[in-house]
Amino acid sequence: MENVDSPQSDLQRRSSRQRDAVQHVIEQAQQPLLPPEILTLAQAALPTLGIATVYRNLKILLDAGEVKAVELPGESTRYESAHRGHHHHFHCNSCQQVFVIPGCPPDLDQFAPKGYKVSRHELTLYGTCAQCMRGAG
Amino acid sequence: MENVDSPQSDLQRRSSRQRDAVQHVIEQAQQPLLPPEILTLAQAALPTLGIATVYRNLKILLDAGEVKAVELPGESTRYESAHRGHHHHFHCNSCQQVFVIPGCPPDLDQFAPKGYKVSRHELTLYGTCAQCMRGAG
DNA sequence: GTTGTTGCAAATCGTTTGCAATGAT
DNA sequence: ATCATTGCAAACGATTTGCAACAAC
Repeated sequence: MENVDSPQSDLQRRSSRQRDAVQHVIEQAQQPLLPPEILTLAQAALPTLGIATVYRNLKILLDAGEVKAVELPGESTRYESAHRGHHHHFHCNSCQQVFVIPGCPPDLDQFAPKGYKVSRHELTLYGTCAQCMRGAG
Repeated sequence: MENVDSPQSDLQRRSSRQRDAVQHVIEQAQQPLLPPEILTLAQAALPTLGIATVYRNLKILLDAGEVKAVELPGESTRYESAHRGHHHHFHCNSCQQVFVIPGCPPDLDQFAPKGYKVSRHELTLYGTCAQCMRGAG
């Protein structure tokens, strides 16, 4: 059960073009990205970049609090910048795109049962985006 | 891209001990269950039951609206009864258990941007459950 | 020079599928 | 008798890992 390869907190970090490229791609993106999308985008700068390195650095950046994981039912994990302020997501059932909803409904955390301590929450809305509503999707 | 094995709507359904067992286990459970958990529990009644059959019947039951999928970040999909009324989930970071939170905060759907039509939403709270807060976890 | 990092390929995990046998209608 | 369903094993897609070469310090 030892995780030999994953980042260990007592490990010294060194800078690398690959990690910088992954982070840069995520910072630039307007929506959460899938690992293969990150790979493709980052390969523009580093053609030899491999998918394993993308995953390794995603884990490191996640660990470092630089990126956040976005999970949507039935889909693989996407990644987004952690420096965008608190927000939630809207998943369009028609075009499958994921949109950012800025802000947050109030009092979500008070909704937990008594005695439960809430440290974070996640809210996802599903439906049809404005563009698809107009018939474009 | 044809999905030969998955349930097709124009297929006649027959009853089976296996499907009944899977559904029964889910109805009895107090929390959403993982497929291997469902397998183990159902094997009490049907020792030869295989994991593939569990997945097949989960898909059928999902399709029939009998069960619902519950997705939690970083974990594989759990399944719960669809006959429990609308609710949300609390994931304990300490004991890793998933708890049901009855009810729903108001106005979540109004939170979507103008022009977006919301058909459903999902809210998950993360933190420490009451039991783990008391030091049991 | 030490040791974190990479790229590749092989391994792993959860899930799905092909197929011949079985069971419900 | 039909044809949906099963169990098994093989296949699959996403993610992780071992390892030798490489690069940052």
